[in-house]
Amino acid sequence: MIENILTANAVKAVNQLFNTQIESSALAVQRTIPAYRDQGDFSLVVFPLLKISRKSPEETATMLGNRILLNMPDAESFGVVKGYLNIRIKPEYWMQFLSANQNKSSYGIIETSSGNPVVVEYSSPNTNKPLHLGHIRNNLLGYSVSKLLKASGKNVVKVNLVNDRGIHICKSMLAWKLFGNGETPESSAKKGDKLVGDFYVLFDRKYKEELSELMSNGLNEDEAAAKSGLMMQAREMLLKWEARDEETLKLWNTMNGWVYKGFEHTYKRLGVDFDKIYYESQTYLLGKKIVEEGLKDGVLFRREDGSVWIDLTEEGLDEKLLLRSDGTSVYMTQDLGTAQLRADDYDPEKLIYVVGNEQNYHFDVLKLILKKMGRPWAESIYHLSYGMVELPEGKMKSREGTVVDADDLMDEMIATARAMTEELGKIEDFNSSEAEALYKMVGLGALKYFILKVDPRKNMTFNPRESIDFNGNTGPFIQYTHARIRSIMRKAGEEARFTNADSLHPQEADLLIMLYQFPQMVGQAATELSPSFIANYLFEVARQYNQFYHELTILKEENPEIRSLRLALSQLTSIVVKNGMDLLGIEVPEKM
RNA sequence: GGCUCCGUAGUUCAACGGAUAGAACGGAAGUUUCCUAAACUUUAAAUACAGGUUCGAUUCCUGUCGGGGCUACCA
Repeated sequence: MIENILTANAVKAVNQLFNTQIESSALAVQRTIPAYRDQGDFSLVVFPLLKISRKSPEETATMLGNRILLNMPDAESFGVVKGYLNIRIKPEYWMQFLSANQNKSSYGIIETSSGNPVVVEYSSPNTNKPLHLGHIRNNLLGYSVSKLLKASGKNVVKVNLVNDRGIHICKSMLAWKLFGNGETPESSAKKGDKLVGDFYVLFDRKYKEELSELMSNGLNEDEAAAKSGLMMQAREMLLKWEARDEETLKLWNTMNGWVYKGFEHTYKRLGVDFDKIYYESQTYLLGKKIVEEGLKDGVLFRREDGSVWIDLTEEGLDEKLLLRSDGTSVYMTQDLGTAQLRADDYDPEKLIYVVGNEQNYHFDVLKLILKKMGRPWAESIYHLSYGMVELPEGKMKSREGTVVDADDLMDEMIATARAMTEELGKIEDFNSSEAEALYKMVGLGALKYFILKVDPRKNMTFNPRESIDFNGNTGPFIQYTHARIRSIMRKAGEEARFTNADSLHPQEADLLIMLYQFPQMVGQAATELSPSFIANYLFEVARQYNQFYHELTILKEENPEIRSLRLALSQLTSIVVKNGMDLLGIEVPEKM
């Protein structure tokens, strides 16, 4: 990599000139900002070196530049502005890179997949309601991060922990029993997860009715909640479930089965998948062993009422409950157990949890407990915490019915893509299945790109209309760029066969250097666990390409050398766009 | 209240402590209707506030203001 070579040479030059020993980390080579591109391709800030050189910034930079030119064959020239040393790399270097990679379809992707795995947990749905917009961000992030890690050479295991037990699913089951008429997904023509979700909502409604009736008889809210027959029945059902009551288990299996079928459909459409699915019903008891162990070691303590706690006040956190006084486990207990299970199953290099930022505290505590319990792998736990997704109309509230259902949203995006395309009459030569595939590609591409281009940690606003624009920083714009390049290549009727050219136009050099940096971008995005790097990078590439190139400038170019350079640049751009979008889980069309 | 994250053009997003804070959409003005869903040119427009550290701060620290989240014997 040229940046590394440059850094190494700069370090060497500093050490020779000023007779010291600095580390390469003391120097940072960065891409020269556009305003000074006429001076060079990469820049070095020399301000930090002034203490060593005891000379003016300009003088220091000039001395360094001269020395680097002497030592580094690929360096062509340099310019100095204030404390900045701008170094020009020989165009031959870039052209050689282009001719070597112009047809490499796997450019930027490593996929060695060796070593201890990185386990990425994402999605983790409850089985009492369908997936919504927030889950979409979770799934897209988890999937894309997994792809990024894989593309940077990691061995990745994607896991999903389904929360399939607990009081919430009992509520759906109870409502189905009490208020339903034996509906099934088939009889009601509803997706299974929707049907179960509807009964969950129905339970909540009936429960509220019951509460207000009790309260109108003079009880306060807490008393009413304690007297609620519905809630009592739901708890009973949970106890029956834990006692393996046959009838309860049967209904539970049936209704969860409906939900899984519904989820499968949503996942498939969204384009995400998993290597392993854990079910909480099979893991929820695991944490208790760890708690016993902790009690023995004295890390945990037991209160008079029998409940078990950990004291984290020294670490600046609270006391945290790990077992209820009746001996049943809580969320944290279960997570301790599943974390141990992951560690045992995979001996992972890193354990990544893709979970919303409302659980930051939970994961701080989880990590801390495991550390205190002497689990060396606790350090490898990483909570990839993402912000909420809001809509232009405001926040989603399940109580107010403003939750955006994942399936509905995908439908809407695809329908919009269809409407826009049909209105413009762009694809008359497509048969109907090709057209359908394109609508889906564009509609979902818009959705995915819009969500992934934002730094995961930040809250964001999803605007469906803006996302599907064919201009601007959008998925369709990048897809469109890819389709255009492919079209140009088809019309050219030849493979890219660039060997050499006399010169490189500055804008072509900019694009070429950008393409050169793609593998580094993948590495950085994988390290930072942030697909947004790739998304914003791809937009820059597409924008740069579109600004300079169009069909005329390529196909009507008469100088064969320049034509072949432009074809090769187009080809490599399309490869970068395709591979980059693939890392985001977005398909790109050959034509559109 | 305590803990925590966040605050950048009208809007949606960028910016390893580095040069004149970038784009996109929208706005204004203009040229054009030939590149796949119009393009191109010009233009106005932002770091919430006050300190501090630094050669240099949107970035790090402190405080103020504003917003989100957590603060359950729910998951």
